[in-house]
Amino acid sequence: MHTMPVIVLDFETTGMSPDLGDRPIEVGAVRIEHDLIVDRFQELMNPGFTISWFIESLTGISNQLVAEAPPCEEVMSRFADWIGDTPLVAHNAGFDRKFLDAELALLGRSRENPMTCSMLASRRLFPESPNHKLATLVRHCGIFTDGTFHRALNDAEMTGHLWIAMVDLLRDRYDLDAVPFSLMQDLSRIARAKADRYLRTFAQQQRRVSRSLAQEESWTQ
DNA sequence: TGCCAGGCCCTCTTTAGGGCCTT
Repeated sequence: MHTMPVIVLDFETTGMSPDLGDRPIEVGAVRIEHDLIVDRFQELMNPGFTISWFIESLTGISNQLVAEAPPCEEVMSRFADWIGDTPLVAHNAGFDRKFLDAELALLGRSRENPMTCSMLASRRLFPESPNHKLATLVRHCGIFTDGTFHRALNDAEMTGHLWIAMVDLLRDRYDLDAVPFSLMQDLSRIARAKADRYLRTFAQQQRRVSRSLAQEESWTQ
């Protein structure tokens, strides 16, 4: 079985939008290969201004901590090198994508990586979950947690396990050989009501392709 | 001074509104 590597990332930030001047204060990420977390990235960074009391208490990241950290540019440059062109995942990816792209733009770089959203996928795959907040899904899926939320590496790690659980579920439910990243992207985009039919059609096509490959192989032997 | 996100997605929809998610 061959599964494309993905990087699951999470930012803690000074607020909701880089358009309002907000910047990241921590990035955490895990690299997943073959359903396993094989590498991790975590760094605090200094946004260059005072962070609010609300963010300090939400994340536990204090002004003193970020004052001792390297500036955003330095950390984001290392992070951009680390992710390379690996496909990216985040929970409510629109949020993290805005910050990633804004910081890359400040470095004169741009994102080539495809990126998709674990929250949108989870709405299709776990419609029975009470809601689709990360903490609720972690409980819903029985994912191990030490109870720490709103720290970048913890959240990335839990989102990583959620991603693995969703890929597993798709493989089991639809009897798939492999779950390509593009399938997860499609799943996040199509209407929830059409998801099941789409996945069944995909699985049929995948079986047809693997049958004809097996047939070709038997002819060439 | 006061205000400021934004994309998804459902529905009592599409000439719109409001809840969900992320910090």
